[in-house]
Amino acid sequence: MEKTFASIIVDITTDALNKPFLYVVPDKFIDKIKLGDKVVFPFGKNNADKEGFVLELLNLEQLKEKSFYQKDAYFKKEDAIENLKSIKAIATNKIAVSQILLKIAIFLCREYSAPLPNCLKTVLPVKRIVRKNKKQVDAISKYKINDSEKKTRDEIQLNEEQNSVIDSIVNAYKTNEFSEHLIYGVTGSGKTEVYIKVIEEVLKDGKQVIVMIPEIALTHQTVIRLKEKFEDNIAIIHSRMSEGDKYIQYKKCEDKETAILVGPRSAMFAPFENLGLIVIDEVNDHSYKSDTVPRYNTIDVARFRCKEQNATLISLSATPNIDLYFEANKKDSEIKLHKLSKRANSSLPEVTIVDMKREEKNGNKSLFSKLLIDKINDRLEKKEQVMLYMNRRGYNTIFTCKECGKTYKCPHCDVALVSHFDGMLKCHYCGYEIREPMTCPNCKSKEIEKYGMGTEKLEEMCIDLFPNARVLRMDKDTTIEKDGHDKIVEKFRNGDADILIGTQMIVKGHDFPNVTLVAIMRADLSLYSETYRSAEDTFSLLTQCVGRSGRKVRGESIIQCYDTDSFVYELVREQNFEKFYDDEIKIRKKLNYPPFKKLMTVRVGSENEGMLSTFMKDLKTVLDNKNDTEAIILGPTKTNPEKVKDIHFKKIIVKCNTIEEAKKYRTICRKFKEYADKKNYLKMIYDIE
DNA sequence: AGCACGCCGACT
DNA sequence: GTCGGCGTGCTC
Repeated sequence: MEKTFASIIVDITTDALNKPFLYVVPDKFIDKIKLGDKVVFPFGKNNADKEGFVLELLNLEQLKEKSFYQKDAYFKKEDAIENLKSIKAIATNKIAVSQILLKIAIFLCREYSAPLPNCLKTVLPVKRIVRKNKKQVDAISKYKINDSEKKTRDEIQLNEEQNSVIDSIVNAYKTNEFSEHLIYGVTGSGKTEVYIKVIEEVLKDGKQVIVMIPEIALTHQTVIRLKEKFEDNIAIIHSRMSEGDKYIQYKKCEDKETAILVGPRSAMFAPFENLGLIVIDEVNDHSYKSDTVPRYNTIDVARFRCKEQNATLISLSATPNIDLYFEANKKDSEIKLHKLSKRANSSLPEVTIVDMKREEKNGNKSLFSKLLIDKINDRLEKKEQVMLYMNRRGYNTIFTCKECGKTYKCPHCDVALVSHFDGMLKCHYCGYEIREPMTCPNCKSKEIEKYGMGTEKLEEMCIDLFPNARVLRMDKDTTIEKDGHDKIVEKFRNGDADILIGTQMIVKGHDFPNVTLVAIMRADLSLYSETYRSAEDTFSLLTQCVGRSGRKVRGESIIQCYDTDSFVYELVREQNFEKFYDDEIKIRKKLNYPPFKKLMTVRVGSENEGMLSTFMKDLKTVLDNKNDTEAIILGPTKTNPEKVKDIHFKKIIVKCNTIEEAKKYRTICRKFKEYADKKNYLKMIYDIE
């Protein structure tokens, strides 16, 4: 038998090992071994067993042609090939990386400058093979279909607009070549119906479909809708499932028992050999950006995968990402833009902007405006439901001593502690907890002023103001227990509560038909951190909030804010994304932000502030010295917050003209990271936007 | 990541 | 003299 060699990537994340090693495949494995298999082999001077992935399988001739081996100094030794070690075993209890996933892993590695072992691991949503035990139930079975809702939905006729979008996409799909579509449509314009129709076409061809949904909502909604239509032909994977449950779902895909996989980010890596379509719902959602290495963007990976498999890509949103919309609007853009401007089942909700400054002047210092109180009472009378959105958790959010003026902060993080109903002060960054003190920890004064409010206080006020209403609260604190999220959603959907209070969680993707009033309690509390994206994110979140109201009958929304001048609120009121985009893109251009410039950000953390400063200055000098570009280097500056879990952070931002330029700067950072990793007091994160 | 090799200080 | 600190380099 001809001798076979395997290049293997060792499953250890370190730059020094981030290259293939060559091993001999013993004869007994030659028929069994596949690309992407996990294997065990002796490694290092003492031949300790290590695991790794098979990247290539080669015979001697192919081996000699490979320039990689010619370049590697190791093979300059005459007898190197004779002295190769052999693979010991194929790890049969581990999932192998399929051909297409291997390609994606390599793409991730190149595109995001990440170590290959990390990329190979992210491409495997399920790590190990689990034997199915009898007790295990299919995760999909817990999604119960409500027949009356299904019936009303079946009766809905698609409008002309929807039909023409469907036709256009289906025609593109039928060419069997890659095509990309962005569907932009106001909330409630029936985007889901559109992609369901396209899925039907793809299934007729015997091809497979991935439906991506945002992480947080685990979109009950989406699964139900798809299940109504496609019954048992769908699988679902999400991060809170056990490894065994995930494996059942994964296996269903692999064995072609189901043709649709629904899930967040990781669903991108479904084991579909004959993929026809990827759908990315709510494409502007933050959870589509990975926050661990490799820091990939789901849409970029989806685009790559669809091109590889000649599939169609559809992304949808009521408020598309500015950069994606910009791309789609370019002349001869590869991305086809489709618009849905009519709300399918009802008209747009009426939005009122309430000036809280005036409210205060008129003597109302409460969180509830007069108008809001009236409207809530009205809904309670009519037995309709209300949602109140507040972007902070907890009770009081700020403690300040009147004597010494100090604010009570977390000792480990640069943030204020938040009081909770249970009498504890909590840090929302590191989880630090302490009993609420009676006196100022700094000067022992008893004059402590508490202000700022979160969802818990809102809940309390709500119970006071509307004693007959049944109030539910949904935030991180009430959803810690398993399925806590689903339980609250279910309770509210069933009409077991009149008012739902909550953070972002209540906004994302839920469809509560009986909600006719949505209020944003304090719209101008900064919703996200101070980045160039905050206007985009605010617009998107408020639009989603407002869109929650009146899914069946005409609904109403109230935006309470202090700064009524901000142009964002008016545009949210009109649901005028296009106008928002026109304004925002001008600002981006003027201030040199994406999509006009690419940002490469480096964040470095260290327990030692002095070391951090020195390191950042050195890094800055090195970046500055690369003076063959026109890139603008900003920093180092403090991050916000400046300290988390006792680690201080600083950042440098490089504004580049092109992605290629940004990548060059990233390479410099990666080299610096090697040094930072050795000194283990430094933590370094770099990323391109 | 581990582990060996190797070159300097403190010690029975 | 030698035991052991960890800085440096290698692993097919």
